[in-house]
Amino acid sequence: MDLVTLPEMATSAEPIARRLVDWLRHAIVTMRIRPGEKLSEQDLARRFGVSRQPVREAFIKLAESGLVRVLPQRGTMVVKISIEAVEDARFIREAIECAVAREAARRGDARALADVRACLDAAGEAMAAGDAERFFALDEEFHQRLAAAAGRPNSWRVVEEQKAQMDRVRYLDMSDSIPMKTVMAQHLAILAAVDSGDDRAAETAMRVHLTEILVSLPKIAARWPDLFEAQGGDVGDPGIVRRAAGA
Amino acid sequence: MDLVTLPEMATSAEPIARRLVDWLRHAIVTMRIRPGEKLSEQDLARRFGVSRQPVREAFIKLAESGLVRVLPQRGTMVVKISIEAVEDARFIREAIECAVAREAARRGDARALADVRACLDAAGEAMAAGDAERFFALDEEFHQRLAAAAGRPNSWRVVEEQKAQMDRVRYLDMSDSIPMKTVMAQHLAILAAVDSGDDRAAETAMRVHLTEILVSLPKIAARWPDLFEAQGGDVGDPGIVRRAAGA
DNA sequence: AATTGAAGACTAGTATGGAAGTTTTTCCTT
DNA sequence: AAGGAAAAACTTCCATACTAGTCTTCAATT
Repeated sequence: MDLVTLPEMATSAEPIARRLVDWLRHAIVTMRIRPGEKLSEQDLARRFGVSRQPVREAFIKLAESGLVRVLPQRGTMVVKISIEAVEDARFIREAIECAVAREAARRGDARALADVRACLDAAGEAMAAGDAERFFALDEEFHQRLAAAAGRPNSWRVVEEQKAQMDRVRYLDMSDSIPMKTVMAQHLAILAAVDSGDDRAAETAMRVHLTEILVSLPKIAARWPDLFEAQGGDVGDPGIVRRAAGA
Repeated sequence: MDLVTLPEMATSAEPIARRLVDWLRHAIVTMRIRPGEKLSEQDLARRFGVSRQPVREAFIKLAESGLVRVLPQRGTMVVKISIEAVEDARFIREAIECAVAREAARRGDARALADVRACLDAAGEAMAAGDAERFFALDEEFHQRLAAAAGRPNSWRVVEEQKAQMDRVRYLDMSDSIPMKTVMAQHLAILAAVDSGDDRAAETAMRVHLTEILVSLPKIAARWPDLFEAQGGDVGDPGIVRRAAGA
């Protein structure tokens, strides 16, 4: 983090800790705070003009999501992107969302599917306007609404958490090429299969869509090596090496 | 909670908050603290001889897991068992674990599968000895080791969290009938399919296993209605009804 | 008797101070 | 100049005090 940054939390009645979580999560996912960067309760508390306690609680929540790592008495840092973690998140997401696609094809009612379609229409406009940020937000909404159409709105909460790991990679990819057209086509294919009630086709279309990241992941990791966890020698927790001294 | 209860946290070097989470989670899942019961930061802090802060942080983590609900300025309570929440958790768990079973069948190496089998052997002994608690612990370990054999050890973390919702139901079921034999047979079927490398059969066996709870769920909900969330009229958050007063 | 309202007892949220521990720096010794 | 020990500057963790909001209770009023 560079300068004094104040989030747009003016008249909100939400607890401070909650707002901090939202702000920090967004900053991390959009790479405004870089992977590996060190955070500090005191520092952030000063920055936002609050006490250390809400900042601490925000750290705890972000640690649960796997976005930061809190090392007692040592410090808190944004975890670097881990290829293994991204692949694991992708695996979990694929498992859940393929099941969602199946369910949506089986019992998605017309009303809910209309919501999904409306989402894709808006995404098409965003793509035409070149508004990548809005397109990405609508991408997320597409998946969320599809889960709702499948009668499993809560499953999105789990997917969302896994998605955070993948989003940073995606954000790096965005600056490189612009695969909006590809994403759009895949979304349309998923919806078409769901609309026709073909559950197997819907699952397959979703699987194809969620496999996409695997082709770009190694390229991106090679391009920004300092943002990624060192591969191969996964030393585990590099800070829990206890010294022999003590007794 | 009834009396003054001190957990077995004597010489541990773990942070207090973490130990509190483990103790509270176990107490909730085993129904020692009943669904709907009210918790209090101050009360628990006094009980354990610690300050409110670690208790508060434990509440935050449990709220993330969906085991308690924190209502600002109103209180914290153990969430009642929700049929919908259990079904959602089951859906997510099925999606992930079926994918795990497939992967395990495809690329599970002999070493990892031997671990799984050893787990089932131990479970067989526990069943013969009538040690239900140990059997349940080994049940959990079976699934965990299968995830490891599939090369997706981290996916177990997600399943574990969903499982918490289901475990309370299972705990009620245990006191009723003893379905250990059924569980054992299903576990053996899963392992057999995985061992033979038949990914589709492994997935199917896992799906059957994880569908089991659906037959007992309505019966259990009817038997202990006060432990379950009121069905049908899901009033949303019964405590966020804002009064009109204010301006 | 029923209703209303104010006071008191709760609740969680936040701020602040200090304790335990780690890492870095600095200065002394060799 | 190089190595090592002490000290200073961090870090998160925990305890305590206080604030703000909610709920209950009980008394006064209608």
